[in-house]
Parts: sequence; C-alpha cells; structure tokens
Amino acid sequence: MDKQKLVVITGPTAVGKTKLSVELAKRIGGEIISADSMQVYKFMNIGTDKISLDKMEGVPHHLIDFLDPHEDFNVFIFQKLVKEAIADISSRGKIPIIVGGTGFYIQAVLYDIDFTETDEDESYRHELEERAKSEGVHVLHEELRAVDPKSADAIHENNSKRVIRALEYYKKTGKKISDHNVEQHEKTSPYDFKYFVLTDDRAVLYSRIEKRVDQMIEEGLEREVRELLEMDIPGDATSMQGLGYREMIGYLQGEYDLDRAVYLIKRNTRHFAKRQLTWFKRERDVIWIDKQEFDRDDEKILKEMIKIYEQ
RNA sequence: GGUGACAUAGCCAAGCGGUAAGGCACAGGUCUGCAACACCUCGAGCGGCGGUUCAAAUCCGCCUGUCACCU
Repeated sequence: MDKQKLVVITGPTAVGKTKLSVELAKRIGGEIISADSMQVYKFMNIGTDKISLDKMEGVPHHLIDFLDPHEDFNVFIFQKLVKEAIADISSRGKIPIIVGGTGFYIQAVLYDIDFTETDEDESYRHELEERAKSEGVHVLHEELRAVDPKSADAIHENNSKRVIRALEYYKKTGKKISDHNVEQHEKTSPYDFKYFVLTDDRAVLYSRIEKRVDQMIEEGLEREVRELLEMDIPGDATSMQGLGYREMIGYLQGEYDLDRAVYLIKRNTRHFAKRQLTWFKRERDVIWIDKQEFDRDDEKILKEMIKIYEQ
C-alpha cells in the first residue's frame, strides 16, 4: 500500500507560512493541521498570531483554537491528535498539510517517534525536581552518568529538564534514553512527505518580527493578556509561557514598563526564530525555500512547491 | 571664550602601575513528553600622539571628541 501523502510547511516565526499554506491547500485540495504549540489555545489570538476565520478562506484548520489555556499541552498529546486528524482528512480524500513552527512536533509526526513508554505517573519526576533544587542538578547528573553515560555526555548538567527526563525514562523503562533516541532516529517515516522550510534573509526576517510585535501591541495584546489573567490562568501554565504572554505578565505585574516588555518580546522572538532555523538545519529530508530566491513572490513560491509536490 | 569631568568591544560596564571582569546584543550549536521550553559556545587590548617606568587602560603633557557649569 502506498504511503499517505503529507505536506509540511514550516520555517521561522513571521516568515509568512500562514498565507502560503491556505493558498496551497486550495490548489491541491488540502486541509491544514497546525503544528504550533501555542495556537492550540483558545482566547490567545493576538499573541500567537492565530489565523482568523475569514483568512482561512473556507479551508478547514485542525488543532487550532480548541484547548482551554488552563490545560497542559505537549508533543505526546499533539502526536495523538495529529494522527486522528490525518486519518480524518485522508478519509475525505483530502491532503493533510501540516503548518507551523514547532519543529519538535513536526519531527514527532513525520517519524512517528514513540513517546508512549512511560506512564502518566509524574510522582518520580516531581521527586527529581525537588532533589534538583535541594541537592543541585550536579548530583542528578552524576546519577545519570552512572546508569547512562552516553546521555550524561550529551546533556549538559545545567540542563536540569533534560537530565531529569533521562533519569525518569531510565527508572520507568529500565532502558537508557540514549539507546531509545538512537532507535527512534533510525526509523523511516510512515509518510510520503514533502517537508518545506521557508526562510528569508535574516535582517528581513528580524524586521518583520519587530513590525509584527508592534502590531500585536496595537491590536491589544495587553488587553488579551489581562483577560487571561482575569480567567485565573496561572502565570506558570504552559499557555502563559508563550512568547508575548510571559513578557506581558511581567509588565502587568509591575516588574518593568511597557517599553521594556516590547523590547523583550522582540528580542525573545528573534532568539526563537534563530533557534527554529538551527533546528531545521539539522533535520533530514527538508526542502529549503529561500524567499529571496523567489523575489518574495508567493505566486512563484507556490508554483515551485506544487512542482515539487507533484513529483 | 573659560573652568571641570569623562573617553575601555555594537551597547552598558569593571579596572586605580604588573600584562583587559561581567551583562546585553549579534553569531554558532544541543534538543526524541513542558520545545514560543530548557541548555551550551563565542569577541577587544583600552580616542590619537608623545613622555615617565623593567612594566601604563591605569601616571604626566598635548591633540581630538562628548558632557556639565561659567562668562
């Protein structure tokens, strides 16, 4: 049986994925699945630059605007929902188009990485988090070295999140996460996919980011964040860690003024874009679309993408 | 015009005679259940010229620039 066809459109934030994806969906008979860790949340529209209903132009969008901001979200949940969405879309004879900038999520789908080996019980993780605070991460890193030296080498000891996860994985499965990673990395994709990564000149990208942040402020990001706080969403919720939200909260709580908040949002978004680019550079099987080479003309870019898609 | 202060990397900033802290930005990178997360790596020889000294970013002189005050 032929593999399921799949199109991925990604790239750094503000590169212009959204508009292009709707147009592509219309031309190839596709539906869009968002691969964005923040656009899943309801009531978070301005800061996540969520696509509006009329801009969807009738193209169905999945995994967007459905989750309450109190809820947690992560790759594992994402992966499960995406599989359902893909099945749903293809059952209707449409092509799933995954659009979004969360590289880790895309990878999880494309290579069907297995995250299911550990259960839901988080008590051991909490215990490790406590110990990291009281005894220091260094101790945990040494413990990791004793059971899984490869991971200890790969994970810097300051990176407590990853040290803890590696330890948790070992405790729960009796296996080394480094071995698991190697296994998963060797997997071939169950899909017949085209993985497009949009990019542009760095300076152009950065100025687009700054312009977009200014726009968000004009559109009322402050009000949006204030309303979320009034809904009693804790500042440390996954949703509130999103770019723009976290910084606005600092401002609303009086830690700094609005100018500082805007500066921080711009800076952090630039950093984010850079990290995204770094991520995609090391991914396999990506097709880079440098907007500069197409005179930043969507029509030319679409033609190129469709040409590649039909191969 | 005069008097005084200051001039150290893209920005902020230590240094006070012994061979340039740190922070931010920028750049590069790691990532397999929080990923819009978390984490790592990374630069100059001190405004210019001359002098003192074994040794000067550090002391002296002149020049240039900036700021402050005065006329």
